Amino acid sequence: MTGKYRRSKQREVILRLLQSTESHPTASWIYDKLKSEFPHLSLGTVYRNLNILSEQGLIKKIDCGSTFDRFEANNHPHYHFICEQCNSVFDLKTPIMNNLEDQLSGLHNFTIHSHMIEFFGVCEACKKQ
Amino acid sequence: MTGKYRRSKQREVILRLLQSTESHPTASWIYDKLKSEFPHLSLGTVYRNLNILSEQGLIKKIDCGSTFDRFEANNHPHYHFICEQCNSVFDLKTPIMNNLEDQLSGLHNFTIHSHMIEFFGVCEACKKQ
DNA sequence: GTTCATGCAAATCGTTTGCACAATG
DNA sequence: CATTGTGCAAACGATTTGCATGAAC
Repeated sequence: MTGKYRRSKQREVILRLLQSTESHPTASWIYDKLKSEFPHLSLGTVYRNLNILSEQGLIKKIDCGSTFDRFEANNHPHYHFICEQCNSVFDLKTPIMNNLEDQLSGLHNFTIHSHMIEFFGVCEACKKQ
Repeated sequence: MTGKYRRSKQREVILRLLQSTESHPTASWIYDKLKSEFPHLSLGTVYRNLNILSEQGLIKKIDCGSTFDRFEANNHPHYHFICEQCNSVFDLKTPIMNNLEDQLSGLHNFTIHSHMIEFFGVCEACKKQ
């Protein structure tokens, strides 16, 4: 695909799975989902491929305060909302605020490459309980 | 201090150490720093106390994309800048934007409690190399 | 004197890695 | 056929935990 790597059935399926979901899966969720299709799949392979896909820029690792990583294939820049009760992660539609970075550049002597915003609270489903 | 917990020399010293630094220490950095004063200190004790202090709201656990947690005793709400080269964490002076949360409430059906912003780039010291 | 905190070591959990074999180009 | 990806199991690093002893109240 991007050269350097050979194609592998497993990597393709992992990517397709990530592209087909709005949830922000963990490695072991992916592993469980693919167990039926690849009975001999190993978690190591899932992690290896998630890292390769990340490196290729096809997916992103999102680090949401938990002990484990989550992954997404949504390439549009966006912010996240994390439900404090069910720990679900949602993509937000709020526009990206690039002006934040310019604003900061004036205040400090940093070179800023990117920024990340995460909102925390209770999601709609959890509120209804 | 807040009741429920007894006072312990170790916990007090860990808190004072965190309050006296602008760096955002890891558990093992704290452990190393206190080794001379408490030759028998154990990492388990450091972790236990960091969790208690966190629960008491005296310090905050900050999860900066690394594999390990960092801690800070800075109680003023603030955002972070993380240097991609040396991994240092800096507290920012930019004002907190509470309007972001109101703005979002209009767009989604979430109840928002808080938000976090992290900026990534290169710090002043690393630029000079 | 009862209860909580400590030190120590073992356990846990998510992730990575070494190796022999299978799949890719 | 040369090389990369796989499955498996062992290794890893950060954090947590069980237990017997020591400190706090």
